[in-house]
Amino acid sequence: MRDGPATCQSPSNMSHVRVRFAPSPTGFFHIGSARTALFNWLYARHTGGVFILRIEDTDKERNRDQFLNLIYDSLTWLGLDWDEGPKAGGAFGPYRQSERGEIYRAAVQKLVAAGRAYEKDGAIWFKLLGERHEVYDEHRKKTVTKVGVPPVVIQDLIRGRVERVEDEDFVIVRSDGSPVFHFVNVVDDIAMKVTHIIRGEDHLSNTSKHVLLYDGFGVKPPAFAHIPLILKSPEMGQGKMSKRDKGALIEEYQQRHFLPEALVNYLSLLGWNPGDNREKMPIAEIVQLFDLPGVNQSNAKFDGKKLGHMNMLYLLEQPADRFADLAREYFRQQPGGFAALADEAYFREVMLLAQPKIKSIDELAAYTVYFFADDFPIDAKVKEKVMAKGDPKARLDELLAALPAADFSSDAAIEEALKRLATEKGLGFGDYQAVARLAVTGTNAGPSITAIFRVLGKERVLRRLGAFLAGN
RNA sequence: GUCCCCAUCGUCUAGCCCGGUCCAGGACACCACCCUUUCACGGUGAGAACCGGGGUUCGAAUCCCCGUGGGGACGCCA
Repeated sequence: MRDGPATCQSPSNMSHVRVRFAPSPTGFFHIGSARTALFNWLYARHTGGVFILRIEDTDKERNRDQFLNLIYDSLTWLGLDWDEGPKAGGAFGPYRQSERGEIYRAAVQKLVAAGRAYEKDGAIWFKLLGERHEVYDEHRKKTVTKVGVPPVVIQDLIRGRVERVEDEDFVIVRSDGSPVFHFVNVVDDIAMKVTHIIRGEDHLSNTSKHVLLYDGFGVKPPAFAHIPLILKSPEMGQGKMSKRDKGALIEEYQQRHFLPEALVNYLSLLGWNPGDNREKMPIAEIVQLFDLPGVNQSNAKFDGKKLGHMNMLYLLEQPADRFADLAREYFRQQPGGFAALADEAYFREVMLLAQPKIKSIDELAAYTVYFFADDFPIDAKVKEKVMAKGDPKARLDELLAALPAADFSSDAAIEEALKRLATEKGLGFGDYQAVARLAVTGTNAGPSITAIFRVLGKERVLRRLGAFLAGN
């Protein structure tokens, strides 16, 4: 205490963890990429380290600006802010590999000078050290040169010790002069002082090449943490989830107006858990508890239903103002959605009724049609069922006779009026509720009938009851 | 085909490292009931798993081996 606040943040306390997320803009941004980005971000935030975004755009053929923007948009939407990278700057830039040509050329020269790289067929190859012999590869249907080398040992933070034999020279610069992934990846991780490489398990087999390259540069490799993959759900089929699978794209959830915090929470639980039974957790708490040794080793299947449930949990607890904001944005993009937004006060009333009932924002239009249009659809099945029970037309008549004198100023007043009517006729509330709901909303699902009456207003309710009776 | 990783309810997982407290806990989904003015929410309950075989041990979901299954990698893609 007597040291004062100035010494609280001593340099020895400061983390020097540097992690990076290194996507390539060659396709849509999907769940798997998002989860890898998330785990890197979580680790950076947990340790007080630095989260770097690096764009691996060395594949000129397949790069698209559209995909690049999608990376920025998706990360931003998810709340995964990067400390260094495009748009953020940093001391180790540029952060797009397409702009780092000089750095790679120098790195190649270094390896060539050290006798660890050579040219063949116009490409530059990384040279393994050891005895060479030719062998025919059945799988690849060609003769390859094997090098007698000891296995590469990888110390993985999640998987422990992994051994793998890497026994062939491999290309680091293509014959067109462009450097390949393995090479630029390692060069950049060295240049950007990356301390922990957190990536999908599909890269585990590549890691032996990477370790060899670090060795070639005379640099000690960083810590590796290969996280489990996200597989297709049983309905989607077999194998790891790909961008082509339904529900695999971050963009989809953004368009469906899912809450990003719900998606992030769900994703954090794929391969990690807080150690107790909690699932819905604020991001700050996840940051606090997340650590690499806590990550699972086995792949997880994506479950859209559970994501939906998480989304509902978050939706339920949103303040009315934020819910209205989200809903407004949604209706603006909805065909004909302007009708819902015509009267702000009325819109807010309807949203108050809808919020506790829906599971996701994109159900809103269908759930609230009858509040905003008189030509709402009538559910044929529900109609058949309701009209077959008791004497619904008589109930409608009675409603039409009793309601004009009723007080519509509050749910309680409407409830009282309806109950009085029911008692008078020796019937139950339910005898009126079902048919009234059908006539006024066209369905059997929704908020309480009293709330619907109140928000719709007496005039509109009477008009719909009358019209329904006349038409049936 | 070769190499690497993995293996608890249909799914996500706790437990496994440091064997007994586990006839295996939670969540999603499913079913039943309750709440109720419909539909949701919520509540209660049911069904549902230690992949198989060997070992080690007094004792194994937990440790070891083999098999099987799942996943991944074997590109001048990333």
